[in-house]
Amino acid sequence: MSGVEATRWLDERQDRAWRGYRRMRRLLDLELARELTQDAGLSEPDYDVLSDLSETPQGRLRLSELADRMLWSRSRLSHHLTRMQQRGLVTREECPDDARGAIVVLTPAGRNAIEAAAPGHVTAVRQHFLDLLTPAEVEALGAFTHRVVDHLAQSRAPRPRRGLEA
Amino acid sequence: MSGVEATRWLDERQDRAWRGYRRMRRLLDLELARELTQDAGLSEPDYDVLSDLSETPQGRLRLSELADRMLWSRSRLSHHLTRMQQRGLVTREECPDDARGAIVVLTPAGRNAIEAAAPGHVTAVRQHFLDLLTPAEVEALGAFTHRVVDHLAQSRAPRPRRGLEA
DNA sequence: GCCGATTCGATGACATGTCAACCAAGGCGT
DNA sequence: ACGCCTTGGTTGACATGTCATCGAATCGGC
Repeated sequence: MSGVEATRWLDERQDRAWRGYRRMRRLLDLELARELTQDAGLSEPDYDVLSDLSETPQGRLRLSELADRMLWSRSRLSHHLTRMQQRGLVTREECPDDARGAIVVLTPAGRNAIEAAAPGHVTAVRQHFLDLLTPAEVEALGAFTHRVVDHLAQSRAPRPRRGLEA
Repeated sequence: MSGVEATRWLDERQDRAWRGYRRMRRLLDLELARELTQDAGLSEPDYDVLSDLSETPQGRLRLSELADRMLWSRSRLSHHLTRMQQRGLVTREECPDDARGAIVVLTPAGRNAIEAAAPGHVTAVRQHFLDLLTPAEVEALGAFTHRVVDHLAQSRAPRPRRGLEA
């Protein structure tokens, strides 16, 4: 690591892309969250939890498995589940295989909530985002986001030792 | 949600793009935040505040002006500035034109912090994101993000004041 | 089997963000 | 000048996320 090399700043095109990305991120988040809470009484994290759960055949997942899929810390998930449990959206069950484990289970109310919320949410995602892109842009978005994800996963995952949680 | 129309779900390409977008978002955030705090002792919000301030000629901005640029609520900015002020990164001054107003001023320490942090941060943004995209993809990203931002800004801005719209 | 190291999940303390209420000051019609 | 409404910013209560730590259970080498 020689420390003196001149920083390569962003050129005009990159700067435009980076600023646009962050601004879109923020505005899109605000709008999607606003519509979700208003129409369905769910926050985005709520929606994501329910969505991931409902995609499994039984509506049940090991807590750690769910945390990994969502890229959440176990701690965050545990706290959030406690709140969702108090609202009756999910419950916890003991894990038969592993007495340490816990299983998150979608309640009927939780299933109702996600099924009621999903159509509006998908519509909003289209309306405010995907439908504004050309098919080629959607294709490109899918391509480069996955490329970036793979790259980031590689610099994180191959360390069985420490450094998964930062 | 109007009547009974069938929801248009995402097709395979859109689903891939949407999932990729959200996953990239999350991983990129984690990594950039991790490097920022480790190398420069700043959070992303810290960096953004300092960055916006340092882009003004005097390193000073009206609080409401800064909040608008960052798409933050005044409340959030006020809280965050209080914390940054305690760390000596910014100060507040009274506004001469408008006795209600407050001006945020970058301190020398704050200027130091952003100048020390910027090269590493920009390098990280390149390394984990922009440099993984082709020039055409960067161009497309700039294009569609700004399109989406404009669209969202339009559905937000028309805040009916006094309900007297023509 | 035993013991140390690791994993799972929960928890408490703390940092951060949101929301509504508030005060002080400006804008404006009369 | 007088109200009345709006605006700028702060504040406190509360929701959410992070971090360090803990106890219990599992794993693995011996």
